[in-house]
Amino acid sequence: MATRSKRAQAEKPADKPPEKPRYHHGDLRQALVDAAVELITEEGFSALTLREVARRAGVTHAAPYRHFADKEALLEAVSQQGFRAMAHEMRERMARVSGPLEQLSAAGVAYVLFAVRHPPHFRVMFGPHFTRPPKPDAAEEGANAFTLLVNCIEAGQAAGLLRAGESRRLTLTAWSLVHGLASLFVDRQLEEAVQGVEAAEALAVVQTRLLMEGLMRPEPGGNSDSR
Amino acid sequence: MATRSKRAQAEKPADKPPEKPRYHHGDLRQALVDAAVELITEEGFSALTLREVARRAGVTHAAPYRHFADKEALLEAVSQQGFRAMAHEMRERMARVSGPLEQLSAAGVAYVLFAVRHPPHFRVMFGPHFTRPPKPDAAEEGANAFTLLVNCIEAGQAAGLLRAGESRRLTLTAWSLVHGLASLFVDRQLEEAVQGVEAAEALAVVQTRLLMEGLMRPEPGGNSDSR
DNA sequence: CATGGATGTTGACGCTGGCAACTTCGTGCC
DNA sequence: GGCACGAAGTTGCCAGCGTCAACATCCATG
Repeated sequence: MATRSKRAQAEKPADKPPEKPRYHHGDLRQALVDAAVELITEEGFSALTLREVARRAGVTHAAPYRHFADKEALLEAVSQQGFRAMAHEMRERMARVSGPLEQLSAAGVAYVLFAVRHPPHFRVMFGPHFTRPPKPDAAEEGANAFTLLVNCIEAGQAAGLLRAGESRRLTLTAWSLVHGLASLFVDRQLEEAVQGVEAAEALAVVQTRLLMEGLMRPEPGGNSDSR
Repeated sequence: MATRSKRAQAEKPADKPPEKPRYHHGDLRQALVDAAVELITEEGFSALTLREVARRAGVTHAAPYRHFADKEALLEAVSQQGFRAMAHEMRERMARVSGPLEQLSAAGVAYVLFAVRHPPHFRVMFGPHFTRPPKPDAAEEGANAFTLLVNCIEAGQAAGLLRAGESRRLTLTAWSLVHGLASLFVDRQLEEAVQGVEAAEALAVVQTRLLMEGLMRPEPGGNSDSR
């Protein structure tokens, strides 16, 4: 995972005081993003300080401004990487199963699991930390995960497995369910009931299955009005 | 000799009857909470400053410390009032209908509507702004809304309208759905599709109805495992 | 090997959260 | 009625933060 080395190989023998005063950092931009995520994980959002981030990256307090216009721009980078990683994990898990319903379920579970495993990313992605509107490329990343869900739903409808009707309505149901579950995990509302990633995964599986049954082709018993 | 003068007429139309004869300011504590909510609404979280809050309340920068130990304590008050108001609105809307399913739906719609109408409260209640664990009385307020949902679900099960089984599982489904929908609204993920409180309400109604159908007793056929 | 642009540093400014010492004022007690 | 006590609000201070401007250093390119 080492990026360009050049400076990374500094010490081989193990006796000297650790670090050479390297002037140019190999990949400071990414180091700052990582340090920010780490800092949020360890100390919470209120401790997220551009100066502390710089400190952890081993540079002085103004160095980040060579890579980010301001503190918010750093968070934008965190958010964008988060959206990309989430879409990646969803696609990865979807690729392990086949059939629209299985894939929809896999996407939902991956969505929840991403939040459980990367709470800082999830919070930055959806939290109240931005004052500027999202940049267009970031918005595109964000729409990516949503599109995955829409595609699953529409495939399910085309296969006659899911209720017909406006696909966006069903998609919103599915999205709300997984987003709500993810948010509740991240916001520590379920801590007493569920602990650990495995328990969270099991819960996500159960819930998405329940969702699937709810979204499936309605039973042949005349019931409610619609709309 | 006007007893309480000098300050009362200067600032705001404090037309309330003397609730509690506060010493200097009429009720600075509540004024600070209101100013904080107002400030978050207008300028966002990053602009939430104890000093600006004090400024808006017409006092100096250290006055808030007579009522709140620190900035986080002010947010705790916002959160607690939010939980209380949300539970109140849920009960109010539930009281207008009868029957477990109707009440469950009403509770869910009220949950979403509270978030749509009071985004700052919702964000403080569930957001990443606290470093300390919630105080016990605040946690109790939080558990209140949850209990409302549980009661509806269990009543619905008792009446044979909802699937049997662990009520907590169904409750989590319902909670996730409404919490997710509320979060998506508050986090501006649905802005392009839905605008205005009425549209949000209509969407919440449709979604909770869909939820209801999903949670209702399925056709009698062998299915799921248990935990 | 000179040079220019990118990268990192130093120093400064105004603002913030929080503390301590001081002042003002209402209330309970005599 | 008057007085002392303590709560509510003020003033002043400090370290730390975000941000900018000026300066220093390094690397690639010619």
